[in-house]
Amino acid sequence: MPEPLATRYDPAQAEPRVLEKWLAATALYHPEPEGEARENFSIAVPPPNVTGALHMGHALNGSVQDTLIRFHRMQGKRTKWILGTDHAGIATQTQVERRLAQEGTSRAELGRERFVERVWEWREQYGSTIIEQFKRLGATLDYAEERFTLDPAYARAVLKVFVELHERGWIYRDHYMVNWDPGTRSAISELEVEEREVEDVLYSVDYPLAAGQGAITVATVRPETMLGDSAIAVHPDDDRYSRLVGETAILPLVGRRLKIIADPYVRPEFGTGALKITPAHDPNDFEIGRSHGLEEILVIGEDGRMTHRAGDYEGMQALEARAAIVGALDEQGLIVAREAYRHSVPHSHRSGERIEPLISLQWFMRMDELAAPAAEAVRDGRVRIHPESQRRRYDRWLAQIRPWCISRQLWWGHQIPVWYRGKNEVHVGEEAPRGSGWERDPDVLDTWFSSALWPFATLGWPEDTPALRAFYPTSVLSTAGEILFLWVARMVMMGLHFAGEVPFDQVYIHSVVQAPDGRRMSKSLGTGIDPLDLIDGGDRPPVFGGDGSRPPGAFPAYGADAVRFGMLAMSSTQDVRFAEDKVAQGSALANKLWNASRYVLLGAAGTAGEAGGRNARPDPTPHTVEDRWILSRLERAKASTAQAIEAFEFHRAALGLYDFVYGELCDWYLEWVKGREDAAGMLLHVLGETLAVAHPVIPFVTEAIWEHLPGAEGLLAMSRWPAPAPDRIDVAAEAAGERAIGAVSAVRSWREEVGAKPGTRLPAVLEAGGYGEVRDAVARRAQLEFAAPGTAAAGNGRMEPLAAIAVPGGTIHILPTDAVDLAAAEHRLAEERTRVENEIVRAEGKLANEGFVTKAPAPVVQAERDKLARLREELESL
RNA sequence: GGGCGCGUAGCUCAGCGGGAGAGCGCUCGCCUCACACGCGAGAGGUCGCUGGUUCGAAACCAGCCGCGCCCACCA
Repeated sequence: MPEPLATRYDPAQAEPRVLEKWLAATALYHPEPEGEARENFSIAVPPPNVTGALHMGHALNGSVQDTLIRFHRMQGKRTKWILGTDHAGIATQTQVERRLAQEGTSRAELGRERFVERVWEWREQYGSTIIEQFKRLGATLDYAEERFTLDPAYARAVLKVFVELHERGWIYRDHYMVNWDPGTRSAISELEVEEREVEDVLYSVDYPLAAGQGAITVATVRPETMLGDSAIAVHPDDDRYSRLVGETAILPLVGRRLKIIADPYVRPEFGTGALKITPAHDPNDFEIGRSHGLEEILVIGEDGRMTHRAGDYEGMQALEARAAIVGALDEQGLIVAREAYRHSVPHSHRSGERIEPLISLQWFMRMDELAAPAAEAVRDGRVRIHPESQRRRYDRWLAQIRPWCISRQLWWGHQIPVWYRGKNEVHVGEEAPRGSGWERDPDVLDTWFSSALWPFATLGWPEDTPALRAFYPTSVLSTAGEILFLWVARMVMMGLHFAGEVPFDQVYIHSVVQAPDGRRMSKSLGTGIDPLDLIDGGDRPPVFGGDGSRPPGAFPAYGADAVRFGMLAMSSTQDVRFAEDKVAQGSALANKLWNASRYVLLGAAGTAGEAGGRNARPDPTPHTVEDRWILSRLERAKASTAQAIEAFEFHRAALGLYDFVYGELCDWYLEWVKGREDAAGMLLHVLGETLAVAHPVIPFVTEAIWEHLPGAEGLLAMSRWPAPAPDRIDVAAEAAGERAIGAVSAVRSWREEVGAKPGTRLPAVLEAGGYGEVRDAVARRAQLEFAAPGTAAAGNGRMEPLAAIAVPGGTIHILPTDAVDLAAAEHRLAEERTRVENEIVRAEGKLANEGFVTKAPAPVVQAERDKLARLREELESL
């Protein structure tokens, strides 16, 4: 350890230095592509958006993945964490367009080619930010190989997949109802749509009947779409209207004749029970229209303005048209009712604008054939999804899958590999067609189309590369639940179909981290927390915590270990609130470990010749029962940590480490060992293994300590996880340790109440079984001076003890001394008696219960009997 | 409208059939030779409500009340 020794661990100082060492060791994170995928361990990182910045979700997921990667690396596996970024079509294009607007220009002005160049420049400038931030977290991604979803090799894979699916007839072009996002001026998939509650007006409008008097009244919240009406529908069983089915109504303002048809979709009880049918602008009407062969009249265009089919209203924004139409209808007295109507309406997840459903010529992909094997792969366990609840979501979605609209009216992305010449010639291929006059389809593919190939396209597919053989299928995919369908399910489909195997053996869906008050973390709400502010210190969000109890100002520089620990400790099988406490707990753990190590390395190991020589983790040679106790406890900590990580129970891994380091290693073992001459080897062993076990969770501090272990070579990150040593489990030693801890705690509690000064040693007699080897340990930690047994035996009389303290297995008698407040001691003793008496009553009651004795399992009954016997003895000695 | 889940100490959460736990906060005492971002000792809980199952329920079942999330094309 460097001199002078810092008594406080300072992550801000240590972490950058340790990181540099890791990054310099290419072999740490960049494996040679050797061996078989199933003997190696690999994770493909969910590719962040090129221009994105690290947020809380990344911090959690990065911690999870790096913990898995480090753990398996230390298990001796060849380990690869595939790194890369996503071009993120709409998101990136929108950002750059905003920038262009600031510069007073636009993408239209630049033209496609210049615009795409600008995006590439943008990416050069901002693309690596998030990768640097991942490094700061300590994430050992394969920085030597960075992929991008628009790399030439990746693009080839995308085009190949498109062409092949097209050949199969699964990709096709069609006029079909799409979710049109007027904000981004593009079709989007249903997964990019979110429902929002909206206050609308429900208008009831009279459509006059063509024959004779009267009208049929329909209800609508979007009067402007009436210009595209091509029928009116009623329920077939609706007696009110049965005589009108087959008749004709006249569309107001337009004069078009609308047939009145019967369709079971219509709900008679809603509104007037008559529904206007606008096949081009409503998904339901579209279905009805197709089944009745109705005309599809597009009155709202992709620019959000009324088309020439809207007659007088052509060129108006849809909402302007609505106002105009309502006005016109009012003039004719055709609006017979209007009522406030609250309902949920689809909005674009991207632009936030209200979706305009319309019929459009787009590319689609049918999913049925791919969905079935993807469902099967999960059903038969080739892909295991954690937690279980997410698996049910996956199943349900695949069971009702629909065609996927894969074309986007954007410029940034994989341009669709289809060329047209004249009216009738179409060429679909990875290469442009020969000859002149061909024009390429201007649309690009949905970003998720290319993301779906991520686990194998990053490894060189379609070539049969060594990397593909070594790391595909990947071992684990860890991601957010919101992209289970958008991304995960589609990777399974594409992986099975094109790479011939599932893309990953296990899927872990991590929690969503909410703001401390339970709201979404978001910039606009002021509830977002930047993980880097937690690591290096920085601004707390203006809105932090709902109860106002959190301090304002800035976060201290907790360090990456603390943030990792905190994220893991918070993680759960469901969404969680951000709790700064957990991060602080992580930093406390790092500091604790640092200081425990200082003690071991400066004190014990420095002086004793026994210390491990060239081996940083010497085999332990236990001398005492405490030694055997800590070895046993360490063994259990090792096993439960490994188990927790493998079971994706990260909170157990993190908090379990904390409990071991605090509650066993530091609070008890280090204290017991103080003053011993022969413990250096033990201490080094225990420290060495503890560092290794904790390393996947808190890699920085453990690596920083490792640097100072005598005999430590290379990086802890590249060393082996300590092999399981089940023979070190020692139940007897554990029982002895537990007794000792119980006794010391009982005495301390008693001392506190009778006002015995902490520094004073009290004369005492230990009358309890099973303390043979831990007698001295108890005396030391409880500040007692044990006299020979029998000194205060009951009835002995010569030295009447002034107090008796119940401890596991017996009693400790305190001999007369003036260091104790006698009255307090008397009081305490009385309290103690009452407590024991009450417990005896409870136990007796239970054992007197016929039902309990006959029906409860024998061991439980026996345990109760033993307990009663113990309590009676205890009362006796008090 | 369907599905999933949650309501345990002031706060954030663990426990998920044998007499309630952690971290933080709070109170008291300690500069004990690794750590005062520390150590020790405490206070604090009809485990949402009501019924049921059971010898025994915070845990299992049902209903109710409150709160989330996901899915869903009803004008």
